Amino acid sequence: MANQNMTLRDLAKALKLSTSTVSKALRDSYEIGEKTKKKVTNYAKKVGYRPNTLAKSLKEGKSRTIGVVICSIDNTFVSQLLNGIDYACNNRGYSIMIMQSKESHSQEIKCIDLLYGRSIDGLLISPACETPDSDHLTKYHNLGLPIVLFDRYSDELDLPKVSINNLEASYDATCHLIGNGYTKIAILHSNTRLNINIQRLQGYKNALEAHHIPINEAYVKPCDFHDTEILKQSIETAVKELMALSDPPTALLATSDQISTQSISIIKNLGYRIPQDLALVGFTNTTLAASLAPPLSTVYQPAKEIGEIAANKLLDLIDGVDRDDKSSATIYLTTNLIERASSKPLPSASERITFKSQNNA
Amino acid sequence: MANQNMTLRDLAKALKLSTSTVSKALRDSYEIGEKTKKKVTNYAKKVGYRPNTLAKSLKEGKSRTIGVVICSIDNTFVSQLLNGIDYACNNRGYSIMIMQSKESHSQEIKCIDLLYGRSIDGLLISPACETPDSDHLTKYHNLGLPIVLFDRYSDELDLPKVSINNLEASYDATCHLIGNGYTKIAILHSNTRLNINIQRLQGYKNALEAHHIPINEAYVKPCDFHDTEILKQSIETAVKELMALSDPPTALLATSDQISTQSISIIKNLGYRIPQDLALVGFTNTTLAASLAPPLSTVYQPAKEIGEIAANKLLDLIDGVDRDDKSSATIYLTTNLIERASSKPLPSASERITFKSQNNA
DNA sequence: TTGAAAGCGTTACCAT
DNA sequence: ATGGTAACGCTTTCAA
Repeated sequence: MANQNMTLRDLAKALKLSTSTVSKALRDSYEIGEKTKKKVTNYAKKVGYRPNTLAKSLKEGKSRTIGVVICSIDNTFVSQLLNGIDYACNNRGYSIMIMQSKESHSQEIKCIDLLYGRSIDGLLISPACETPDSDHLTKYHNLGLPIVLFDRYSDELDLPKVSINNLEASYDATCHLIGNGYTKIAILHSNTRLNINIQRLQGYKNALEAHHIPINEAYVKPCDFHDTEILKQSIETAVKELMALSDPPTALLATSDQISTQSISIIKNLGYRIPQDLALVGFTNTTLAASLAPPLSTVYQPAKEIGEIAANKLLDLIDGVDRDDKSSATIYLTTNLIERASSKPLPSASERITFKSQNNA
Repeated sequence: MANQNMTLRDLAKALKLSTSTVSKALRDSYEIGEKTKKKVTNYAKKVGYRPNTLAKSLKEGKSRTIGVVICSIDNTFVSQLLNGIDYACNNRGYSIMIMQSKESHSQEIKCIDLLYGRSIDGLLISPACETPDSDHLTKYHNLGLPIVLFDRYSDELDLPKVSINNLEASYDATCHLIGNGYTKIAILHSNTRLNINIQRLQGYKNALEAHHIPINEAYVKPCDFHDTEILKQSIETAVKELMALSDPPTALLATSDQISTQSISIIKNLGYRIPQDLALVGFTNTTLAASLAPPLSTVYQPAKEIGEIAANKLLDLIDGVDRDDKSSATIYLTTNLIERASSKPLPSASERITFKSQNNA
């Protein structure tokens, strides 16, 4: 540890004052005279005194550090979330300690244990896909740890959440496809019990129903999120199975950043053209969406804002500015559907063909 | 702060032992009898005792936390570096505290000050582009803080560095373009004094020289890195200026992740076709490179490995396993040139046209 | 206005 | 084998 410098005691000794006087002087206490303050602060600056945050935290029972648990740092969307969290925390004098659950429930528990042991003042978490229950979060919340969930969450948990309006987002994306003439729409979703997934699935189904399109369960494909390689495999299998159906879909909704960015190359490698053979709308924030071949229609999520709002909510809870630590404090942001060539309107000719083949099935 | 639980003293009281005995028992000291150890550990587990890391750090003078300063977390390449750092640190029981310099030198200094105040055991830093000198790093190094630079570095600094062989990487990329028939090759580089940039520029020039192609300074364009918007602007201006030359380039080397991913859409928006009007090779790690239009030829850097090696080097320094804290401990990894359509061989026909127009100029 | 002393939770030295 | 005590560097009563 590097901070082996000047301590308050050293300053006091050099200035022939007591440590308490020096401490108070540096903190600009009303108890200390102006000239003493001047003398102390000047000398402190001169010798480059730096308070030991560890000692301060131990004494005050406040570390001014929050823990952040995310699935993986190595992900465009997540890094934008983190950017927002970092921004809010910096502004309010807090530091962050980031840990990755790598989508594993046991790993997630380890992360929280470790962070809690490091005396974090609060926890910001986007749970692992694998999460079977929320007992671990409840346990720490009962221990008095302020917790805010962001992006992903589970409804069983009565804690503040910051996310997007998932149902609406996938409803709109599906309607966009329908509006462009597609009726045979499949969905690639993640195999998780998290609300984020359940609601995106529901939004898709609601949109179909609203347009009197029957839901074809063969078009609903869960993808395994445990690991990038497994995910790729499972997307590939899903697409193959979809296209092998007697009545294959003509459009696809990919409901996460990872699924979206991976599926574009998988679909092309399998020899299908986007959007001619399979139109595609994804959930992704990559700035490269417009440069892809074809440019990808996306549901854009205000990632930085989600992170920022979640962090501010947590800090409000910690600082006692805000007392609502129930899910009633939940905030849902709106997404932005960006229409590009990957889901362009079906030419009326091919639209007719589509309907014909549907009748044949 | 949440860790307001059981303390050693509480355990001692309950077990009618002294705090020192309990402390030693939990740490499996040889001084303590087996049955006492059993009794203590069992009771500690039963009541869910969790040691206070803050107190431990204060006492031991070791926080088992390292600081990481990067330009921006919100960047594919950087997040891969961080993933490697995190991996290494987890394996060795260290936590990381990440701060963003946002390419600002003064911000970078603030980050290090704050981290140092938080008693980090060591610092991993990839300096801001703006960095005019390394006085701040030298200062902390002299204070006894172990420091390792990764990705970016400056040669004036006698500290261990982990990066790629920048000269070779851009030499190879340029040779690849030359091999594919391009001779009028421009370069978009970052406006920084960092070695990473100087060497990439040098590699480009060396490659041209090795092939007896004269260096055209009008083809060498620095881009302003201060901010994403400014960067976009400066890339656009650079491309416009290049293409407005009486003898415009036919190929372009983009020497950073950000320049590469941004320039592809800028070039297309300006109405130039890649590679017909302007071939492109970039430095980027995005998994989307192959899905771009056209698929982008890239210099791929082993980002996770860079982070991992840098972190391990720093931890070796901290743990005293390794004593070489000079730049002699520097490691340069090799990159991987992935050839795709954005730099595909010039058809011999157009190659002849190119040479003709060159003669006309 | 200033200072002495206790205490945050831990470890380590030195007795016993 | 076990326990008392000081110390890490800071803040905070409470006296003076």
